[in-house]
Amino acid sequence: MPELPDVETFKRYLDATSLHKTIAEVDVRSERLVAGATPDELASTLRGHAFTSTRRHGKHLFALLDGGGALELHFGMTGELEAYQDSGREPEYAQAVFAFENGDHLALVMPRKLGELRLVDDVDAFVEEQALGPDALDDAFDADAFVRALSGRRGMIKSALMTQELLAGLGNVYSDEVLFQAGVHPRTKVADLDEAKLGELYRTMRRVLRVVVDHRARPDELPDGYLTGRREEGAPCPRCDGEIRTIEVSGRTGYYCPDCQD
DNA sequence: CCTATAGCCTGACGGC
DNA sequence: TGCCGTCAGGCTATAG
Repeated sequence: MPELPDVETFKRYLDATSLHKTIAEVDVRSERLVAGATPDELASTLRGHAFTSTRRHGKHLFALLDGGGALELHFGMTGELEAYQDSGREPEYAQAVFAFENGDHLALVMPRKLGELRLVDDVDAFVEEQALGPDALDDAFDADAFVRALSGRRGMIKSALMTQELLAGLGNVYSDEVLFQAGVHPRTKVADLDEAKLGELYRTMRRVLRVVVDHRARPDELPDGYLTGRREEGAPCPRCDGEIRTIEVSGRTGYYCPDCQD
């Protein structure tokens, strides 16, 4: 789930539920979730402080702290946020719980422990260290920058779109959606797409990401004609009479319509 | 430079 | 019902 539109939704959720509340305690249930520190160190650093604002870069969310620095959250394949008040209402699979002094809680819910929490001094430095490409929805990431990011690539377009070092934010699901909306086959070689086609792909990508964010990344609520809610072998194509098929690309199972995408 | 593979971790689902 | 294999929306390391 957690690709750019999902993480953007989490960001807005955190903004709406958990800013400017003093952190009383942080309970991390899995040591492996915390990068670069122990759960105790994480807790003692956060205790007594508050999240003041958030940033997002690709699939990474940053909760900025009063006094500087930030908590980086990465959601792996299954992570999400859930706020609640009564501690008896803690959701199942909560791997980290932030308890605020006012009695509110924010849980990082993650059935599979493939995410990450990390204290960072500086968000921009983190993005650089991780060698993340520009955020796919960043204002400064224009069509020229998109073409530049993909130029020289010898592999398949779906692989390139999912490579976070080139551009940050797309994963398996939304790379499929973008390619479906653009009518481009997932295994198309990047080198076979001319600049005009790449420009078209860029505009499609931006539109898809904005639309999905506007719908809070809920597959069932996306407009007619979207593939994301129909990720099932043999499902009817939302745009033609054909059927959705799966295809293996870079070790991931992609969904596409053989009739609409070539 | 790029792809394939395995591994991390654990729940859901289908088949027998 | 129970057991087992397979798969799952991320990412990394390794080998070719």
